[in-house]
Parts: sequence; C-alpha cells; structure tokens
Amino acid sequence: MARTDRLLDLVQMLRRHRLPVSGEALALELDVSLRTLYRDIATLRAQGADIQGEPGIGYVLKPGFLLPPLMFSEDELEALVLGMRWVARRTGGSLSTAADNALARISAVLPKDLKDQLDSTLLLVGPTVVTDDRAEDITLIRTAIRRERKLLLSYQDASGEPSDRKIWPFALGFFDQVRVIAAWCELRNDFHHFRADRIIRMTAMEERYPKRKNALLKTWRDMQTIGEVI
Amino acid sequence: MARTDRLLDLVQMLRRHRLPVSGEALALELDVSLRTLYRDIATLRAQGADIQGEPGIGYVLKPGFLLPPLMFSEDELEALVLGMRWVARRTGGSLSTAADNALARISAVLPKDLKDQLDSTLLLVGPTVVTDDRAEDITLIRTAIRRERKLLLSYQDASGEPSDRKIWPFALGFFDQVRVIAAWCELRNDFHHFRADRIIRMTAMEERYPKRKNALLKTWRDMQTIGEVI
DNA sequence: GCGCGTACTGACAGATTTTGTCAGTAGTCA
DNA sequence: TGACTACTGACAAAATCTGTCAGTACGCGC
Repeated sequence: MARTDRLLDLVQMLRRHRLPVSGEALALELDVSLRTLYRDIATLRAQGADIQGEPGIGYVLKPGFLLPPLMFSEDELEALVLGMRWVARRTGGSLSTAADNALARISAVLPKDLKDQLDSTLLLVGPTVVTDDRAEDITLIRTAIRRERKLLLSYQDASGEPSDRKIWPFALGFFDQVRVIAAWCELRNDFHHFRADRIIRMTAMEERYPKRKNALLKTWRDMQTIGEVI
Repeated sequence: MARTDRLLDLVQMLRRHRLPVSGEALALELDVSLRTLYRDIATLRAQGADIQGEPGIGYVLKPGFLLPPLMFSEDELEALVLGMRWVARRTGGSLSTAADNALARISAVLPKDLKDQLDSTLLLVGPTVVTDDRAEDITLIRTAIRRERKLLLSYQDASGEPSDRKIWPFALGFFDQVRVIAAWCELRNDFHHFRADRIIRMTAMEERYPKRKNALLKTWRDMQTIGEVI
C-alpha cells in the first residue's frame, strides 16, 4: 500500500503550498520520478481531488483534504446523516451547502443498499423557528473567524441601545433560537457576546486582529461564568 | 488499484451475509485464492474493520461499512464537525456516542495540522434546554424504527389525558425543544405524533408491524398538513 | 517569433508488489 | 476421532508500478 500512502502525502503537500508548485518539486519531495508524479496526480483527480495544473506555472489544490479508507458502524452512519441534515437546515449559506455536499459525496461512493439506507434514515430535523439573520452572514462570520480578521458591527444591545463596534470574532455558537458571536470588543476592551439577530449591519475588514483565535478561545473559556454558556 | 477495490467488495459481501461465511466461499466469489483472501482479511482488520473469524465456523462482520478514499473541502470539514457536535450534545444514548466516535475516527486519520484545525473548529453548539426524556429512550426508539417493531406506550396527550397505545413508529423528528415520534396508532387507527416528553412508559415489542417503514413515511408525507411539519 | 519552464501522454523494460501454490499448525463441532 | 475451518510462512509466478526516454502542447518574457 505504498502508493496509497504516497497519494495521501501528495495531497498534504499540495495543501501546504498556497502558491503553485511545479511537478518536479513535488516529485523530488516524494522521492519518485516526474512521470510517476503525473500518474499520481491523474489518480487523485480520478478520485475527485480538485487539482489545477497549468503549463509553465505548476499545481494548485483547491482547499480540501483526503480521507483514507475508513470503517464506520451503522450508528455512526445514522449520526452522520442526522448531523448533516441539521447543519443543512439550521445554519444556512455555504455551510448548509457544504453539509448537503458532504452527504452527497458519501452517498455517491456507497453501494446501492447502503445508499438506500442512508437516504431513508428516519431521523428527521424539524423546521426552525429562528428568523434572525440572513444566511450569507454566517459565511461572512465564519470566514472572519477562520482568517482572524476584524469585523465592524452596527449592534443593538439588549436594552435596544445602538452602537458601532470593532470586534475580534473567534467563535460562533449555535443555540436553539439564536446564534452568538464570541469576540473581543475593542470598544469595551473585553470579551463580549453578540447575538446575530441584534446585528444591524456587519462589514468584514481586511485588518487582522493581533491575537490567535485559539488563544482568545482559551482565555475566554477560562473565565468560567462565560465558559459555561457554550 | 485492483486490490483496494476488492477490499471494498469484500466488506460489502460480508455485510450481506448475516450468518458466518467460510473464507473459501468468499475467495470463490472474489475469484482469488484462499491465501489471498486471508491476506485481505488481515488488511481490513488493520484498517479497523471488526471482522470476527472462528475456526470451523467462518467470518462475521460487525455491522458497518467501508468508505473508500474521499476528498472533502474545508467547508465540508466544518459542517461535519459542527453536525457531529450537535448530535453528540443533543441526542443522547448510543447516537451521541456514535457521533463522538465518528469524529474521533476521522480525526485519527488526519495529518496533525488538519487534526488541529478540526479540534479547534470554532463552531460551537449551545447547551440544550430540552429536559424531556432519558437518553436511552432515543436508542430504544431508533432500534424499533430500524427493525420495524411495535412499541407499547403509556402516553399523556396535550390535554393531560393518559392512554395506553400500541404504535408503529417509522420516524423520529428532532425539534428545538422536543422530539417527536411519527407513528401509526393502532388505537386511533391513524397516523399520530407522540412527543417524547409526554411518554410515561415505553416498551419495545418483538412483534413486527405489517408495513414497511418507508411506505408509512411516504403515505404520511403525502398528507400535506402533517408533511409540512417535518 | 524564440526560448524557457512547465503540464501531460505513450511505450517499454526493470523494479516492486501482489498472488497462487504448497505445507503445516491450531481451533471448533459432531 | 474426523471434518471443517482460521491462520501463517516460504517462494516462485503473475500483475502492477515505476523510471527512462521521447515527444506534444501551452503560457510567459524577451
């Protein structure tokens, strides 16, 4: 199974490089000939990897990762299906789409009888009563968190008082009725939660905030009164 | 990649047989020698398949399935993580455990940097306000649905009136605050929803109900007023 | 246009892996 | 005990993978 493992390594290498890499460089790193590398690229593409190659430039992999062969139990299949259905119905934007796609991807490689079992999994997700925010905002928030970028908020707090805030978002909490951004607030100079349904306007900034999101989460979790919330 | 494909086929074959199958029969069906089959079994076990083999008996696979190598996008990874977290926190019983396991399984095969990204996915699920039912009941209901077995219910309807019912459960709906069993009720001779928090006592019966759960679901969905609910 | 760097393909022989055969051990059931 | 089966080791044959070489095509800078 040396080849299978090498294919995995190749995907990881491509993931690490953001700029185009030449096939020659990849072949060198994997310690195989260029010809073999081209064959490996072809195999990965056949398996669904979105690898772009341009003559004179090199290879770029659309962000993603390869899962090796994996065993799941029946219960795990049901959990997977229910979870993806929940995300698809309750989050919105690109996350909903991703949940649908993930399920479709799994479904596509399953033998027919299992596919039927998956499609007919009788765990259903009820309709939402959440009416707070536009679906696209979720994507905006997620991107800001992932890239550690500041957000500009026109916010209305519990008392109805409006304010403009610059925040450092580091987590997004999904509650039954509402979504909450956990962030550092520059105005208050402290951690704060922002309910998505109280956001009047939101703008993604290119400015990076000066801490790591994981560090912020850790500090925030250590403050127990808040840590218990999520 | 002939071998990889054959391993997949082998798992499917094992899934189809409920009773022990001899290695010789499997080898014949796969058109390989017995020696090769033993090697394949060993490989699958190394990959995590729970295959039991007993001399003089044959092989049995603990219900499960094998996923071939699969590409996922970053968004799909986030959707997967959030979905599993939701199932783990909000369902209970064996389904929660399955969600945790599924995530752990995926996490285990990921390269370190992706594992970190998975662990630190900052989409969180809020605490539940559901206080309706014991977690084990979910498992009981799921099993009854999967096996198409009747359930005996001591139920208290909306007006508080208690009643004993024999039902044919075919779906389980997850709402924000409550879970609902969709079933055919022998007492009313009609479809009915049963809120899990109004169930006083529940017993799984060995008696099979005389229809297919998918047929019941279809009929039920076609009755639009109810179909809109879930 | 020309040269350079790169992606990509086909052919074929050598290297590597997989497979079959054979031989043998050990466990379970009747 | 005998029949049936899981499992392992060794080794040569078969199949697959790999490297080398030769060639085409595309984009970019000069």
